[in-house]
Amino acid sequence: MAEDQYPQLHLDNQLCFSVYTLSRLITQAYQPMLQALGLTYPQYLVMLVLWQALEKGRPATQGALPVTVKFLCEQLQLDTGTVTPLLKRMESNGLLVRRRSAKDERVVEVDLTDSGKTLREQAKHIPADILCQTGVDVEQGKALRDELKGLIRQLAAPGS
Amino acid sequence: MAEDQYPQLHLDNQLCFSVYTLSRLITQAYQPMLQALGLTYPQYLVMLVLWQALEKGRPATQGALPVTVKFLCEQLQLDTGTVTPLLKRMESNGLLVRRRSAKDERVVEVDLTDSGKTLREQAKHIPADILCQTGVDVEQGKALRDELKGLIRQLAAPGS
DNA sequence: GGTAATTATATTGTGTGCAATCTAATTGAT
DNA sequence: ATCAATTAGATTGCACACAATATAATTACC
Repeated sequence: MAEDQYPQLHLDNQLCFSVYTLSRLITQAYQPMLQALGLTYPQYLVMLVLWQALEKGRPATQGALPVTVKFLCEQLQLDTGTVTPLLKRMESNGLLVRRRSAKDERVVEVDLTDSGKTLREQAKHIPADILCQTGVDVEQGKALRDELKGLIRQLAAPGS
Repeated sequence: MAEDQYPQLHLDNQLCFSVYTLSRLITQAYQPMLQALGLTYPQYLVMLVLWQALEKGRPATQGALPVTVKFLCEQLQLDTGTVTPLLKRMESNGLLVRRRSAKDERVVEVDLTDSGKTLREQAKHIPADILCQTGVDVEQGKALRDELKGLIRQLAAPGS
Protein backbone atom coordinates (compact mmCIF):
# COMPACT_ATOMS: atom_id res chain seq x y z
CA MET A 1 0.00 0.00 0.00
CA ALA A 2 1.40 3.38 -1.01
CA GLU A 3 2.51 5.78 1.69
CA ASP A 4 1.05 9.23 1.93
CA GLN A 5 -2.05 8.71 -0.11
CA TYR A 6 -3.69 11.61 1.71
CA PRO A 7 -1.01 14.22 2.44
CA GLN A 8 -3.64 16.94 2.69
CA LEU A 9 -5.00 15.15 5.77
CA HIS A 10 -1.69 15.22 7.63
CA LEU A 11 -1.76 17.19 10.85
CA ASP A 12 1.57 18.91 10.23
CA ASN A 13 0.35 20.31 6.94
CA GLN A 14 -2.73 21.95 8.34
CA LEU A 15 -2.90 25.68 8.88
CA CYS A 16 -6.12 25.22 10.84
CA PHE A 17 -4.48 22.94 13.36
CA SER A 18 -1.71 25.47 13.91
CA VAL A 19 -4.25 28.20 14.61
CA TYR A 20 -6.16 25.91 16.97
CA THR A 21 -3.01 24.89 18.87
CA LEU A 22 -1.62 28.40 19.05
CA SER A 23 -4.91 29.70 20.39
CA ARG A 24 -4.89 27.20 23.23
CA LEU A 25 -1.23 27.83 24.04
CA ILE A 26 -1.86 31.58 24.16
CA THR A 27 -4.71 31.08 26.62
CA GLN A 28 -2.41 28.94 28.73
CA ALA A 29 0.29 31.62 28.61
CA TYR A 30 -2.16 34.22 29.92
CA GLN A 31 -3.46 31.97 32.65
CA PRO A 32 -0.93 32.60 35.45
CA MET A 33 -1.03 36.38 34.91
CA LEU A 34 -4.81 36.50 34.77
CA GLN A 35 -5.22 34.19 37.71
CA ALA A 36 -3.46 36.81 39.81
CA LEU A 37 -6.29 39.18 38.84
CA GLY A 38 -9.02 36.57 39.34
CA LEU A 39 -9.85 36.46 35.62
CA THR A 40 -10.03 33.82 32.90
CA TYR A 41 -9.02 34.70 29.35
CA PRO A 42 -12.58 35.21 28.04
CA GLN A 43 -13.36 37.27 31.13
CA TYR A 44 -10.27 39.38 30.42
CA LEU A 45 -11.61 40.02 26.91
CA VAL A 46 -14.89 41.26 28.39
CA MET A 47 -12.91 43.56 30.67
CA LEU A 48 -10.99 44.94 27.68
CA VAL A 49 -14.25 45.98 26.04
CA LEU A 50 -15.57 47.53 29.24
CA TRP A 51 -12.33 49.36 30.01
CA GLN A 52 -12.19 50.71 26.50
CA ALA A 53 -15.76 52.01 26.83
CA LEU A 54 -14.67 54.09 29.81
CA GLU A 55 -12.65 56.23 27.40
CA LYS A 56 -15.49 56.80 25.03
CA GLY A 57 -17.63 59.24 27.03
CA ARG A 58 -19.00 61.75 24.61
CA PRO A 59 -17.79 65.28 25.37
CA ALA A 60 -20.31 67.43 27.24
CA THR A 61 -22.37 64.45 28.31
CA GLN A 62 -22.61 62.70 31.60
CA GLY A 63 -20.25 59.85 30.88
CA ALA A 64 -19.63 56.63 29.08
CA LEU A 65 -22.07 55.09 26.64
CA PRO A 66 -23.77 52.04 28.11
CA VAL A 67 -22.28 48.73 27.05
CA THR A 68 -24.99 46.18 26.30
CA VAL A 69 -24.87 42.41 26.06
CA LYS A 70 -25.46 42.75 22.33
CA PHE A 71 -22.46 45.07 22.00
CA LEU A 72 -20.26 42.65 23.90
CA CYS A 73 -21.40 39.77 21.69
CA GLU A 74 -20.57 41.78 18.58
CA GLN A 75 -17.17 42.91 19.77
CA LEU A 76 -16.11 39.46 20.94
CA GLN A 77 -17.95 37.61 18.16
CA LEU A 78 -19.45 35.30 20.76
CA ASP A 79 -23.11 34.44 21.17
CA THR A 80 -25.35 34.99 24.16
CA GLY A 81 -25.11 31.35 25.18
CA THR A 82 -21.48 32.07 26.00
CA VAL A 83 -21.67 35.69 27.12
CA THR A 84 -24.66 35.57 29.48
CA PRO A 85 -23.18 32.98 31.86
CA LEU A 86 -19.77 34.65 31.54
CA LEU A 87 -21.27 37.94 32.73
CA LYS A 88 -23.11 36.22 35.55
CA ARG A 89 -19.90 34.74 36.87
CA MET A 90 -18.18 38.10 36.60
CA GLU A 91 -21.07 39.80 38.38
CA SER A 92 -20.92 37.33 41.23
CA ASN A 93 -17.18 38.03 41.42
CA GLY A 94 -17.93 41.71 41.90
CA LEU A 95 -16.37 42.96 38.66
CA LEU A 96 -19.51 44.37 37.07
CA VAL A 97 -23.25 44.83 37.43
CA ARG A 98 -26.02 44.04 34.94
CA ARG A 99 -29.37 45.81 34.76
CA ARG A 100 -32.23 46.11 32.30
CA SER A 101 -32.35 49.35 30.37
CA ALA A 102 -35.16 51.68 31.39
CA LYS A 103 -35.71 52.79 27.79
CA ASP A 104 -35.92 49.27 26.36
CA GLU A 105 -36.59 46.45 28.74
CA ARG A 106 -35.13 43.91 26.33
CA VAL A 107 -31.66 45.44 26.69
CA VAL A 108 -29.26 44.56 29.48
CA GLU A 109 -26.59 47.13 30.26
CA VAL A 110 -23.31 46.16 31.84
CA ASP A 111 -21.29 48.49 34.06
CA LEU A 112 -17.96 48.07 35.76
CA THR A 113 -17.87 48.28 39.53
CA ASP A 114 -15.14 50.35 41.15
CA SER A 115 -13.32 47.11 41.75
CA GLY A 116 -13.59 46.29 38.04
CA LYS A 117 -12.29 49.72 37.07
CA THR A 118 -9.36 49.49 39.47
CA LEU A 119 -8.24 46.22 37.94
CA ARG A 120 -7.14 47.99 34.76
CA GLU A 121 -4.03 49.36 36.40
CA GLN A 122 -2.98 45.85 37.34
CA ALA A 123 -3.68 44.55 33.83
CA LYS A 124 -1.84 47.14 31.78
CA HIS A 125 1.46 45.27 31.85
CA ILE A 126 -0.03 42.05 30.48
CA PRO A 127 0.07 42.66 26.70
CA ALA A 128 3.77 43.54 26.80
CA ASP A 129 4.54 40.47 28.91
CA ILE A 130 2.76 38.19 26.47
CA LEU A 131 4.46 39.74 23.47
CA CYS A 132 7.74 39.14 25.23
CA GLN A 133 6.93 35.49 25.89
CA THR A 134 6.02 34.81 22.29
CA GLY A 135 9.19 36.49 21.09
CA VAL A 136 7.49 38.49 18.34
CA ASP A 137 8.56 42.06 17.84
CA VAL A 138 5.98 44.80 17.55
CA GLU A 139 6.07 45.22 13.77
CA GLN A 140 6.00 41.49 13.03
CA GLY A 141 3.10 41.19 15.45
CA LYS A 142 1.10 43.89 13.73
CA ALA A 143 1.66 42.36 10.31
CA LEU A 144 0.60 38.93 11.54
CA ARG A 145 -2.42 40.36 13.33
CA ASP A 146 -3.57 42.13 10.17
CA GLU A 147 -3.09 38.99 8.11
CA LEU A 148 -5.24 37.03 10.56
CA LYS A 149 -7.84 39.79 10.53
CA GLY A 150 -8.08 39.32 6.78
CA LEU A 151 -8.88 35.63 7.25
CA ILE A 152 -11.39 36.49 9.97
CA ARG A 153 -13.12 38.87 7.60
CA GLN A 154 -13.33 36.11 4.98
CA LEU A 155 -14.77 33.56 7.36
CA ALA A 156 -17.15 35.98 9.07
CA ALA A 157 -18.52 37.16 5.72
CA PRO A 158 -22.25 36.52 5.41
CA GLY A 159 -21.87 34.81 2.04
CA SER A 160 -19.31 32.32 3.34
CA MET B 1 -9.81 62.44 31.31
CA ALA B 2 -7.50 61.67 28.40
CA GLU B 3 -8.62 59.24 25.74
CA ASP B 4 -6.63 56.13 24.98
CA GLN B 5 -4.63 55.93 28.11
CA TYR B 6 -4.25 52.20 27.60
CA PRO B 7 -3.99 51.55 23.84
CA GLN B 8 -2.20 48.27 24.49
CA LEU B 9 -5.40 46.99 26.10
CA HIS B 10 -7.57 47.70 23.04
CA LEU B 11 -9.15 44.62 21.54
CA ASP B 12 -8.39 45.64 17.94
CA ASN B 13 -4.69 45.89 18.70
CA GLN B 14 -4.34 42.43 20.10
CA LEU B 15 -2.76 39.64 18.11
CA CYS B 16 -3.97 37.14 20.70
CA PHE B 17 -7.59 38.09 20.22
CA SER B 18 -7.23 37.64 16.46
CA VAL B 19 -5.83 34.15 16.95
CA TYR B 20 -8.60 33.29 19.39
CA THR B 21 -11.34 34.58 17.08
CA LEU B 22 -9.89 32.97 13.98
CA SER B 23 -9.64 29.64 15.75
CA ARG B 24 -13.32 29.71 16.67
CA LEU B 25 -14.38 30.81 13.21
CA ILE B 26 -12.35 28.00 11.64
CA THR B 27 -14.07 25.45 13.86
CA GLN B 28 -17.40 26.90 12.81
CA ALA B 29 -16.41 26.70 9.15
CA TYR B 30 -15.61 22.99 9.53
CA GLN B 31 -18.80 22.24 11.42
CA PRO B 32 -21.26 21.67 8.53
CA MET B 33 -18.80 19.49 6.62
CA LEU B 34 -17.85 17.45 9.67
CA GLN B 35 -21.42 17.09 10.83
CA ALA B 36 -22.08 15.21 7.59
CA LEU B 37 -19.46 12.70 8.77
CA GLY B 38 -20.71 12.64 12.35
CA LEU B 39 -17.56 14.30 13.69
CA THR B 40 -16.70 17.39 15.71
CA TYR B 41 -13.52 19.32 14.96
CA PRO B 42 -11.45 17.81 17.81
CA GLN B 43 -12.74 14.37 16.85
CA TYR B 44 -11.65 15.06 13.26
CA LEU B 45 -8.16 15.87 14.56
CA VAL B 46 -8.05 12.51 16.33
CA MET B 47 -9.08 10.84 13.08
CA LEU B 48 -6.27 12.63 11.22
CA VAL B 49 -3.72 11.10 13.59
CA LEU B 50 -5.26 7.63 13.31
CA TRP B 51 -5.57 7.78 9.53
CA GLN B 52 -1.97 8.92 9.24
CA ALA B 53 -0.85 5.99 11.39
CA LEU B 54 -2.41 3.61 8.86
CA GLU B 55 0.31 4.65 6.43
CA LYS B 56 3.14 4.03 8.82
CA GLY B 57 3.24 0.25 8.91
CA ARG B 58 6.86 -0.80 8.99
CA PRO B 59 7.84 -2.80 5.92
CA ALA B 60 8.01 -6.55 6.46
CA THR B 61 5.98 -6.39 9.65
CA GLN B 62 2.39 -7.16 10.32
CA GLY B 63 0.96 -3.67 10.08
CA ALA B 64 0.57 -0.30 11.66
CA LEU B 65 2.24 0.74 14.89
CA PRO B 66 -0.24 0.97 17.74
CA VAL B 67 -1.46 4.47 18.51
CA THR B 68 -1.64 5.06 22.26
CA VAL B 69 -3.51 7.67 24.27
CA LYS B 70 -0.14 9.19 25.14
CA PHE B 71 0.77 9.48 21.47
CA LEU B 72 -2.53 11.19 20.68
CA CYS B 73 -2.04 13.64 23.55
CA GLU B 74 1.43 14.49 22.26
CA GLN B 75 0.38 14.93 18.66
CA LEU B 76 -2.63 17.08 19.49
CA GLN B 77 -0.97 18.80 22.45
CA LEU B 78 -4.04 18.05 24.54
CA ASP B 79 -4.09 16.41 27.96
CA THR B 80 -5.79 13.22 29.04
CA GLY B 81 -8.63 15.13 30.67
CA THR B 82 -9.64 16.16 27.16
CA VAL B 83 -8.60 13.14 25.16
CA THR B 84 -10.01 10.32 27.30
CA PRO B 85 -13.66 11.47 27.14
CA LEU B 86 -13.18 12.39 23.47
CA LEU B 87 -12.08 8.83 22.70
CA LYS B 88 -14.97 7.40 24.72
CA ARG B 89 -17.48 9.35 22.68
CA MET B 90 -15.80 8.27 19.48
CA GLU B 91 -15.77 4.65 20.64
CA SER B 92 -19.47 4.75 21.41
CA ASN B 93 -20.00 6.21 17.93
CA GLY B 94 -18.26 3.17 16.45
CA LEU B 95 -15.26 4.99 14.99
CA LEU B 96 -12.58 3.27 17.06
CA VAL B 97 -11.88 0.75 19.80
CA ARG B 98 -9.69 1.14 22.89
CA ARG B 99 -7.90 -1.67 24.70
CA ARG B 100 -5.16 -2.06 27.26
CA SER B 101 -1.80 -3.14 25.89
CA ALA B 102 -0.82 -6.69 26.74
CA LYS B 103 2.83 -5.71 27.17
CA ASP B 104 2.16 -2.79 29.51
CA GLU B 105 -1.17 -2.68 31.24
CA ARG B 106 -0.88 1.07 31.82
CA VAL B 107 -1.03 1.74 28.10
CA VAL B 108 -4.27 2.08 26.15
CA GLU B 109 -4.09 1.44 22.43
CA VAL B 110 -6.54 2.95 20.01
CA ASP B 111 -7.53 1.34 16.72
CA LEU B 112 -9.84 2.44 13.95
CA THR B 113 -12.83 0.29 13.17
CA ASP B 114 -13.61 -0.46 9.53
CA SER B 115 -16.20 2.26 9.72
CA GLY B 116 -13.54 4.68 10.98
CA LYS B 117 -11.17 3.70 8.17
CA THR B 118 -13.84 4.11 5.55
CA LEU B 119 -14.57 7.64 6.65
CA ARG B 120 -11.24 8.85 5.29
CA GLU B 121 -12.47 8.73 1.73
CA GLN B 122 -15.34 11.03 2.64
CA ALA B 123 -13.01 13.42 4.48
CA LYS B 124 -10.32 13.85 1.88
CA HIS B 125 -12.02 16.77 0.17
CA ILE B 126 -12.33 18.82 3.38
CA PRO B 127 -8.92 20.53 3.54
CA ALA B 128 -9.27 21.90 0.03
CA ASP B 129 -12.80 23.13 0.75
CA ILE B 130 -11.66 24.99 3.86
CA LEU B 131 -8.72 26.55 2.07
CA CYS B 132 -11.15 27.71 -0.56
CA GLN B 133 -13.48 29.27 2.00
CA THR B 134 -10.69 31.19 3.68
CA GLY B 135 -9.44 32.45 0.35
CA VAL B 136 -5.77 31.76 1.07
CA ASP B 137 -3.66 30.33 -1.70
CA VAL B 138 -1.46 27.34 -1.04
CA GLU B 139 1.85 29.19 -0.75
CA GLN B 140 0.50 31.95 1.49
CA GLY B 141 -1.09 29.29 3.67
CA LYS B 142 2.19 27.41 4.05
CA ALA B 143 4.06 30.58 4.99
CA LEU B 144 1.44 31.54 7.55
CA ARG B 145 1.34 28.03 8.97
CA ASP B 146 5.11 28.01 9.42
CA GLU B 147 5.03 31.41 11.08
CA LEU B 148 2.40 30.17 13.53
CA LYS B 149 4.43 27.03 14.16
CA GLY B 150 7.30 29.28 15.20
CA LEU B 151 5.11 30.95 17.81
CA ILE B 152 3.84 27.57 18.98
CA ARG B 153 7.41 26.42 19.45
CA GLN B 154 8.13 29.52 21.56
CA LEU B 155 5.10 29.07 23.76
CA ALA B 156 5.47 25.32 24.12
CA ALA B 157 9.13 25.65 25.13
CA PRO B 158 9.79 24.28 28.60
CA GLY B 159 11.60 27.40 29.76
CA SER B 160 8.74 29.68 28.77
C1' DG C 1 -54.81 49.84 17.64
C1' DG C 2 -54.19 45.01 17.00
C1' DT C 3 -51.33 41.43 15.22
C1' DA C 4 -47.13 39.69 12.87
C1' DA C 5 -42.36 40.12 12.57
C1' DT C 6 -38.23 41.43 14.72
C1' DT C 7 -35.04 42.12 18.43
C1' DA C 8 -32.44 41.25 22.85
C1' DT C 9 -31.49 38.15 26.04
C1' DA C 10 -31.85 33.73 28.52
C1' DT C 11 -31.92 28.68 28.86
C1' DT C 12 -30.81 23.82 27.82
C1' DG C 13 -27.97 20.28 26.32
C1' DT C 14 -23.74 18.54 24.43
C1' DG C 15 -18.86 18.73 23.75
C1' DT C 16 -14.62 20.36 24.62
C1' DG C 17 -10.32 22.21 27.56
C1' DC C 18 -7.68 22.09 31.55
C1' DA C 19 -6.10 22.05 36.58
C1' DA C 20 -5.91 18.96 40.20
C1' DT C 21 -6.15 14.63 41.96
C1' DC C 22 -6.31 9.59 41.86
C1' DT C 23 -5.12 4.70 40.70
C1' DA C 24 -2.66 1.06 38.90
C1' DA C 25 1.39 -0.67 36.60
C1' DT C 26 6.27 -0.40 35.84
C1' DT C 27 10.98 0.91 36.80
C1' DG C 28 14.93 1.85 39.69
C1' DA C 29 17.83 2.09 43.51
C1' DT C 30 19.51 -0.23 47.27
C1' DA D 1 13.36 -8.75 46.56
C1' DT D 2 11.48 -4.25 48.37
C1' DC D 3 9.99 0.16 48.50
C1' DA D 4 10.15 4.81 46.34
C1' DA D 5 9.70 7.22 42.19
C1' DT D 6 7.88 7.43 37.72
C1' DT D 7 4.60 6.71 34.14
C1' DA D 8 -0.02 6.11 31.66
C1' DG D 9 -4.66 6.93 32.02
C1' DA D 10 -8.90 8.12 34.28
C1' DT D 11 -11.75 11.13 37.05
C1' DT D 12 -13.70 15.42 38.99
C1' DG D 13 -14.93 20.02 38.86
C1' DC D 14 -15.24 24.28 36.64
C1' DA D 15 -15.44 27.36 32.63
C1' DC D 16 -16.17 28.13 28.09
C1' DA D 17 -18.51 27.59 23.17
C1' DC D 18 -22.31 26.93 20.46
C1' DA D 19 -26.73 24.97 18.34
C1' DA D 20 -31.38 25.07 19.24
C1' DT D 21 -35.09 26.78 21.52
C1' DA D 22 -37.80 29.90 24.46
C1' DT D 23 -39.54 34.38 26.18
C1' DA D 24 -40.51 38.98 26.62
C1' DA D 25 -40.36 43.61 24.73
C1' DT D 26 -40.55 46.55 20.76
C1' DT D 27 -41.52 47.77 16.02
C1' DA D 28 -43.96 47.60 11.68
C1' DC D 29 -47.73 47.22 9.01
C1' DC D 30 -52.27 47.43 7.85
